Amino acid sequence: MARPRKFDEERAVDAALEAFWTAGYEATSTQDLCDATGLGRSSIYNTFKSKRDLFQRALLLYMERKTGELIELLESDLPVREKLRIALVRIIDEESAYVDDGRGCLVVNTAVELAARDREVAHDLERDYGRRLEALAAAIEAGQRDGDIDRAKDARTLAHFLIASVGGMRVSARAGAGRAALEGVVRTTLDAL
Amino acid sequence: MARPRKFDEERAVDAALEAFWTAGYEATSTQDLCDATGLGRSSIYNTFKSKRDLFQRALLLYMERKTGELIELLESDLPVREKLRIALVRIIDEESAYVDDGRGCLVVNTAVELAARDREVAHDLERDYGRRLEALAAAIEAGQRDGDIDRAKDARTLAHFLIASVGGMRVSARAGAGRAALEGVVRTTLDAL
DNA sequence: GTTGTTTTGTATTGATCAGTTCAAAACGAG
DNA sequence: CTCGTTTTGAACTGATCAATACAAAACAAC
Repeated sequence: MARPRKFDEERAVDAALEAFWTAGYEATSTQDLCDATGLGRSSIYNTFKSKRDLFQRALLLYMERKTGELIELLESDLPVREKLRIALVRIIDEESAYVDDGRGCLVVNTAVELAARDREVAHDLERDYGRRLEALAAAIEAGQRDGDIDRAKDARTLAHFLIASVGGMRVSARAGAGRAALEGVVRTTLDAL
Repeated sequence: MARPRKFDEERAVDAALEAFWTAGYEATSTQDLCDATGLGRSSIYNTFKSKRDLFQRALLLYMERKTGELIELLESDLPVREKLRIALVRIIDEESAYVDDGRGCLVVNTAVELAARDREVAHDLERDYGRRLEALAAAIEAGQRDGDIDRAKDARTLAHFLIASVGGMRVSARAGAGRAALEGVVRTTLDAL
């Protein structure tokens, strides 16, 4: 019928994700996207409507992966507190690498950089927040049934608390908190459950 | 000797602060800064070396004010838990207004947007983090002496935890958490002390 | 009022931005 | 091999970016 596309669309989104993740939305130019994906401008604009649309695709891919990893961990058969400890320590490891690769977490970056001026992106972030909330609340409720977590506490409230704890550790890591400080935050957070 | 300056330097920094606070560093153009301050480009570049330098001045002014407010609260003679509750509820009020004015917290915004690519700014953020840490730790230690806070817990660790809690609430507010959810986070955070 | 210095407004710099145009190249179908 | 369609590369659009150049204006000192 016609000339076939020479590249894989998801691989392009993945490469764009790397670029946006490293530099943020505004600071990533369309030229950067061409370099990162190896595509020409025409191919990018022919496949994705705009830089914003490509970003949105990249963000959705990122959230699908990261939240998927979290859900996988939470659905494993470890003791609840162990699951949560692992999830929190992962944050420390990721943010410690931040000093080197400067990437941090795309969801946090986007919440701060874009959520206020892009309603669609804000809505995507809310959906992801909801997914993480449900997964955490379910794990906590299971922990309450097992007697590992105080049944008097509201599971969803604790889930909100854990999400905030993660976001807070990520911000603190970039504002001056070292590894030891973050490990203390993890211990205090787990003690609060 | 020479032509006197027609504007007040700190008022200009204050106006620039409003602009940076609202739109972020990258998204604020030098024209925006002219509009916000009421100054011409020459005056701005004659007074401040560059957009980046003006931003740094604005950030320092912001941190001086906000951290000053926090220290003032923490040095008041309210019971410790009441001080901390007030500090945390303030965050909810500020971030609830975020939906309207889109400003959030300049320190969090800057930690996420700039800290990775500007060492000097990162250093300024670390200094401010340290000031808040010391003020919180001192208040917690006083609370421990009063018997309001468990003496077995390390005051500095709790201070790191509180700073993370604040940052986390700010990120959560922009990623989908509503007022009720944030109030739950505040309760859980205070219960952890 | 003249002089010396600084501020200020305007015009402009070259770079870079996101996005478009368009023709040539590439390929499947017939 | 030809036709029809799509992809692709390169040149280009107008807008905007941070920053500078420069001369006129403003004011204090004398």
